[in-house]
Amino acid sequence: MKEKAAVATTELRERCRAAGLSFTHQRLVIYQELMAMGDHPAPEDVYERVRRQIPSLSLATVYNNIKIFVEHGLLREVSVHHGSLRLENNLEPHHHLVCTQCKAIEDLSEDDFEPIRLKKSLPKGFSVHRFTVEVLGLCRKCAAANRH
Amino acid sequence: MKEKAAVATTELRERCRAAGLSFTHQRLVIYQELMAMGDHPAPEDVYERVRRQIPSLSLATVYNNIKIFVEHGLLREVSVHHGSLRLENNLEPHHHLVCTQCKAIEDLSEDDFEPIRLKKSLPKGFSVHRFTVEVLGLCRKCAAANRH
DNA sequence: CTAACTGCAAAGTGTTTGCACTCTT
DNA sequence: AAGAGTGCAAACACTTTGCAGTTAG
Repeated sequence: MKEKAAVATTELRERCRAAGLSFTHQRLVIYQELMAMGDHPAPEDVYERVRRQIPSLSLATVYNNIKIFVEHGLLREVSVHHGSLRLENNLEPHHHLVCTQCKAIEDLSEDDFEPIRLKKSLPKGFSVHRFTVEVLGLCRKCAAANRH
Repeated sequence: MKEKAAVATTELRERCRAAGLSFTHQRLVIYQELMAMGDHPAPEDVYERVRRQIPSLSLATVYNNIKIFVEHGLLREVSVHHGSLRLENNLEPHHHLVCTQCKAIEDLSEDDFEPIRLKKSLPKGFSVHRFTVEVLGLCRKCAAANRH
C-alpha cells in the first residue's frame, strides 16, 4: 500500500494549500489513519492508531486537527447531535428535519415520504428495529441569518 | 389544559406500576414537561422548566429519571451517538446501518435503497443539503449475545 | 522571520455516582 | 418498616483552551 500513502500525501498537501493550512507530519498521519479507518472512528480510536507512528503526539492535536478537517470539509461528523443528549417523546415511527446550524429538530410524519424500500438485503444477521430518515439542511432562520 | 395533566398523571402512574417504579411528584413533573415539549429537548432544557415548578429539584434527578424513562421505553434518544464524536470519511451520499447496542456504524450505499421521495413539501424556507437514512437495530454479534 | 502548529496541563462541558436523608409502597 | 427516589457534591468522560516552544512557508 505504498501508493495509497503517496496518494493521501498529495491529496492532503493540495487540500491544505487550498485551505491555507500548514502541511505537517502529524496532520498527514492523522489524515492517513482517518481515511484508512472505515468504521466511523471516535477521536480516541484515531489517537490510538496515530500514536503508534508518532508516540509523542498529543490527544489535543488529534482533536484540533479533526475539528479543522471537519471545518474544511475533509471530514464529516456522523451525528449533528453528539455532545448533548436530545430526547424524543414521540414514539410513533417518524422522521426528522434537522438544522445543521442551530441543531433544531422537527418531526416529519412517516407518510410525508414514499415508503422507504431496500433494493438489496442487509448484512446477514442484522435485526432491524426501525428506519429513520434525516433531512439535513438549514432552517429558515439560519438560512436567512447566513445571508448576513 | 387541566385534562392533559390528569391524563399524564394516570398514564405515568400506570407505566410506573407496570415497570415497578415508584410514582413520585418529581418524576411526574419531569414526565409532564417532557411530554409537553415538542422540540426534542436536552436534559438542561427539561431541568429549567421543571425547576419552575419544583425549585429544589436537582439536575441529577432529571438525568436519573430521563435515563430510567429511556430504559423503560417511555422516551427515546434522538441519536445513538451523542456522547462521543464519530467521524465519517466517506463524503459520497450514503446511508447508515447502526447497531443500537454496540454503536457500530456500517455504510449502506445510496443505491441499496429505492430513491427517497417526499410526498409533501417541507416547511417553508428550509434549505435541504442532504438526506440520510439510518437503519437501526442489532448487529449479528449483539443479536446473538442477547440470546444469552 | 513570521504565522501556524504542537504538546502539555489546566479548564470546560455534559453526565454519572456515592451517600445521607426522605418518601412511596 | 423496607426499598426506592431525591439532593448534593464529588467524580467522570470527552473536548477545548492557553501558553511556551517548535516547525512550515
